[in-house]
Amino acid sequence: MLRFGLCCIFRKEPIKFRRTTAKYLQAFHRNQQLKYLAEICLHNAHSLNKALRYCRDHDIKDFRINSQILPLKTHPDMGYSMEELPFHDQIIQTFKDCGRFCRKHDIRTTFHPDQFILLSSPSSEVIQRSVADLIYQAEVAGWVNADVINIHGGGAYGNKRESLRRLRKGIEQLPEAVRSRLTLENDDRVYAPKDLLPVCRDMGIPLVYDVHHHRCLSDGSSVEATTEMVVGTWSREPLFHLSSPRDGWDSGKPGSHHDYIDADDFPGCWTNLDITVEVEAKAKELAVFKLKQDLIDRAKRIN
DNA sequence: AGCGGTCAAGTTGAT
DNA sequence: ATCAACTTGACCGCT
Repeated sequence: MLRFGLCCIFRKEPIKFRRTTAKYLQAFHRNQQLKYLAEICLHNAHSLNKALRYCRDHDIKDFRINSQILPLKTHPDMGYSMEELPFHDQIIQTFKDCGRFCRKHDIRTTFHPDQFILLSSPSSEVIQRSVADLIYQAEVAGWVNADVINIHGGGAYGNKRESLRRLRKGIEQLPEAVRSRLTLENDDRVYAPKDLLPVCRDMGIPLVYDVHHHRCLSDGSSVEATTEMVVGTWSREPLFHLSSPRDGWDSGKPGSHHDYIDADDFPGCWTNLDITVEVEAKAKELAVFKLKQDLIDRAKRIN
């Protein structure tokens, strides 16, 4: 069975996650900063709860959690530990409620730290900050029962092989809470599936296959062959990403995401797999509904 | 109420 | 050498 996933936010449904900036917080005293941050964290925990209920009610069985759900958690100036936050017990309990809810209703949750989280950087400071952020996300992942923390390979820094070697070293130093959830994803600029598969195989790290990225940055392998190789890196349900280009394949930047998914972009070889497909489309939950319906319609036409 | 400027982080590649 | 793009909304603050 295919499990479709929604990424982080909603287009129509009024469920919002709050954020703040370090610049805004600068003006406050530390205890005021912590109070403001705690309010946002609790709000976001409640929003996650609502988001998961929405998913259950609408048969969406996977939800990607925004990595800023605890905003500025590891920021050099504004960062904080949970113990520092007022009513942190309540915040953590609310996240744990989310975890119980997901277990009960078989909803998968994932994290996707953003582009600044890099384990292949030549800068040890960058790696250190990245590891700290991964540890924070693993902490939340533990509460909510998320089984994936998915990152990209990062930059090439002029030498891909050397960078991949640093990536391996970076992975080796991760604590178990991160490593047991860590996945690598092929990107659309530097690292194609073929670059990452050896790392994944050697280190027991699953590969998240983004077929749109693969179409942007080919490595000579077909979608079918790559799908098969990628499935082999998973000892649990594989996770794939899908999106459609906003301005078609021939525009200057095919990497931009469309509001919806063109059902023709859904690989036929995925149809009968037991996989999670996270839908990366700007119309969010509406795009998930439309894709499911379009695939049903397509199947009817073929039969 | 509406709107414009702004936002932690790193790297690449266009100019 | 510089700076936008990546992706992208949500927030503050001003009108």
